[in-house]
Amino acid sequence: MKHTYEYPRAALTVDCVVFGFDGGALQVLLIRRGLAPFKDQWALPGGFVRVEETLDDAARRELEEETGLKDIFLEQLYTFGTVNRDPRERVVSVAYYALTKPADHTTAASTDAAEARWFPVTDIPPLAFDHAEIFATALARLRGKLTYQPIGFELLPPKFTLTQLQRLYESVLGTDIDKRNFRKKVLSYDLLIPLKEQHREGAHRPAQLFRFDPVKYERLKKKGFLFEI
Amino acid sequence: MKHTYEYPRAALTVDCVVFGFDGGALQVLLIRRGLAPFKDQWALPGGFVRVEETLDDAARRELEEETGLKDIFLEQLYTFGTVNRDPRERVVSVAYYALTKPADHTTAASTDAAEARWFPVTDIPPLAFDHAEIFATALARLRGKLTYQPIGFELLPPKFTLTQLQRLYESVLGTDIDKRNFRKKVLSYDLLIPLKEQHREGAHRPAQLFRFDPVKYERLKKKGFLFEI
DNA sequence: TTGACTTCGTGTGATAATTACACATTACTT
DNA sequence: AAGTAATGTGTAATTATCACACGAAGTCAA
Repeated sequence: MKHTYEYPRAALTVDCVVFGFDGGALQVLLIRRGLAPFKDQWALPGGFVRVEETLDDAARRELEEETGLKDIFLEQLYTFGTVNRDPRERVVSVAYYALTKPADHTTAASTDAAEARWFPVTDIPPLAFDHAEIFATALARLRGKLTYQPIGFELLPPKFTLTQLQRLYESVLGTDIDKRNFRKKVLSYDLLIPLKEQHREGAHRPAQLFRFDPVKYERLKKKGFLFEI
Repeated sequence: MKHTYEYPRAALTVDCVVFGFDGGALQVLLIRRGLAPFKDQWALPGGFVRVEETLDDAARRELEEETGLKDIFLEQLYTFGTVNRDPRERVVSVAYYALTKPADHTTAASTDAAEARWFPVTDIPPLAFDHAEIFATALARLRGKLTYQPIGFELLPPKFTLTQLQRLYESVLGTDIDKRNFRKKVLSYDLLIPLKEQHREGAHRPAQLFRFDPVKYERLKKKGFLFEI
């Protein structure tokens, strides 16, 4: 108790909305709170920002501590700062959203978080604090962003089929997409590299595997390119 | 000096990037700092967030205190939180961007700000702190947003001509736009109401005045409408 | 080995959106 | 009355979007 200031200060936290795609439905990673307030309720992973770390660093640190996830796509979303969002005291939270392949997830429950679990975004439990609002903001951002930036690849394994990519777009956007038009469009950008491998599964024709070409994308982006679906 | 916490806390500020359009070029409103650090340098208007006000409230309050502007379009931009962005101590700043008609600006220099002035965005002086980065982020956001949301009207007087609107789009986007195609497009949305008045100025044919119809826009927005130019 | 089954992979024509482009109109000025 | 300057308007060519159906390639079981 030795940090004293002339004026009262808000506490600063980060919260992360982690999206994953399991091939069928879009998922979000929640933790069950191990401490009060909202003990035993589901919440977004997050925690206090330390005074010697950047906001991005804090988000990455908390994410790893509470869920074991690291080195994943992470982007600032919005800062939530209404006065009574935390019952204890004034807390301002910088929210992030993250994208990952569920395979990356080496489930780690830890200190503050009793349990971490994936939930389909269409069916999430009541959340602590104003986390439902943060989650809704993140989902809206993901939907918006997916249609003009190729961030969807962060949700897929490095090698994927066009059908998997289409399923991803369909479950994030909540719409059906025509297979032929979808393929025509994504291939027209020339950002997907067909691999020599095929993906075989089940009693049917195997599917061509592709990978995303981030180098080509960076080149295109500099010329003001938009990835629209 | 009576506010004591168990862990050190960052100070929280808001900074505002205020855009205005004078009919010719896009402008940004800067203040000359009256206090150290960076005394007498140009900076974005902003200041500390009080513990009993929301972030939005803080941004509006600081904006009015330092520039006299109130009741203008204001939206959260991004939160800047690198560790050494302020030489005094750890300061995290929630940045906002605002749009206004320069006519609204009843120039008020005040307590913290010795002077407030508009600068063309193409020619701004060196800025205090990391405000150049904040400004660049805001300009990029404005450019992006202008192409899919009708926020440009916030930069124009309530009654405006199509040529004025086109000049605005041209100066924000930095491109030339074809007059006939521009008119066809903006009128096709049916969001502009032609007024009985005309705008006469100079030795030439007067121009039809329009106003924006926000009610119609709200209706369209609910159906997932995008305002693309 | 053959037929049933399942997903993969492909093309075309209709419709809608975007682009490029030029001149008469209307007011003011001298 | 003639000159000047910005307003206001249409069409044709091109490009993008959308709707739509079937053969190909593999597995499995009879």
